[in-house]
Amino acid sequence: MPLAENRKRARSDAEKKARKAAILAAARAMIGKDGFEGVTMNELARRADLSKGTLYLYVRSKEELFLALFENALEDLVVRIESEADAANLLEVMARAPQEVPLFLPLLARLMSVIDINVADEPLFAAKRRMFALGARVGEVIANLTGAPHEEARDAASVLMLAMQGAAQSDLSAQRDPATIPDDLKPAYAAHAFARRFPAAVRLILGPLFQNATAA
Amino acid sequence: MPLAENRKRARSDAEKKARKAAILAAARAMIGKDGFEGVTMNELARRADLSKGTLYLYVRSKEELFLALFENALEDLVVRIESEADAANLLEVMARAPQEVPLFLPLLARLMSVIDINVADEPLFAAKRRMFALGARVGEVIANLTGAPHEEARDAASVLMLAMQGAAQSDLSAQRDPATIPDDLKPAYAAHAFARRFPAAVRLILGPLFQNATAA
DNA sequence: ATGGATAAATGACCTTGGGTCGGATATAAT
DNA sequence: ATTATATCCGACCCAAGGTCATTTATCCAT
Repeated sequence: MPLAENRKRARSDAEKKARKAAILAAARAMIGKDGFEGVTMNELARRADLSKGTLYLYVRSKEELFLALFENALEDLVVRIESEADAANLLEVMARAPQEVPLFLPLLARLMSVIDINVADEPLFAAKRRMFALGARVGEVIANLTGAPHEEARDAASVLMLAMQGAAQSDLSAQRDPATIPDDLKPAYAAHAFARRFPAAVRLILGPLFQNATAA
Repeated sequence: MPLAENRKRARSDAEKKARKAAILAAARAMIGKDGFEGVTMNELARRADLSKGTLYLYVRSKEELFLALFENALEDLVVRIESEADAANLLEVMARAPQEVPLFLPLLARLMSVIDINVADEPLFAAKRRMFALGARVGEVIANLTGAPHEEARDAASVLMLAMQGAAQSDLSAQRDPATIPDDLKPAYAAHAFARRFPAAVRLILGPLFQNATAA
């Protein structure tokens, strides 16, 4: 429901924002229903009730669309971590939250290898600035809750991000329909799931920060 | 130089293997010259001196081609680690070797999100088996050189692989021409280089294994 | 040497899908 | 009402991955 009853065009900024939001919502719905590979700009325009030409008035490219979805998801994740984590449950929250924000992991896994080449410079740089800021906020949380020195906490946060990116990619293959996997590979595929691999990374990377805090 | 002087067709298995090797070599050359995005199957056929139809007799899809390149690179990496690493330089070798095997990092960064959807089942499963085996060999090296308990070493190796995948992705954006990066983002881009991020991960993840070995 | 039989090689062709553009028209301004 | 503006539309363009009927190099039996 992007526009009011009798209106056929978005002229005010508010209406335009609503259109863009409707497009993002339609994209999310398509991804949920047909998976990422099922998302085409033709079909997305149809689902969002606009023509392809109009779609491209609101989104400069397919990757820019996905980037917008990812930014939203990342923001959700950071807010969630900030609000849920405390000194007692930090490891558990860090391991769980990424899976619980819809689309965060599949977007993280797919996006980084394409945005730099398919997104125009200015929107890309703007997005990077926002994303770096969000990353820094996670670093803050880790530093505050572990009590570790800031530099050490920042290093650990950086390494944790690497592991998260890797785990997100790893998770992609684990999503395959088990019925199509040969028996001997089933355990290996299952072991690639984010939920199976990432918690160990969190423990290994963040665990030592707690001890070092008391030592220092 | 895939075939002998007066021969125009590959009939023996040896000749076919030579053709395939020539195709892979041409692909590597193209990647080196024009980057990954510059590789098209049309151009690759031209460079390898065959028609497109013939190219597809030797390679089932573009992704299968890249997968073959990646397997070669991964094998190189593992052999390199096995032969160079000792108890004294393990961390340094693990941090350095991935960058020194040509194409390993950019392939690792790009491949995982597409092979599961664009490679036929049988070649994919065969490749996964070989890749899992190679991964296990790295785990062995880590276990042997650190003296850590096997389970602990395997967990650490697994987490290190995640970080490596993440760092490979991270490195992609760092490859951007610095001249096109706004000043305020230059430090952030530079900090995403593999060489800047991965060594810390190696230290954090593998370092503790040495201490635990004496403790246990 | 000769004549099929086999299968490697070819390139025109197909399909898909991201992205564009000039004309049509809803909305706002006067 | 008239005009100006900018949204909207969808037919169109093009790149690129992948296919297939046909051609022909090579092999082998005679």
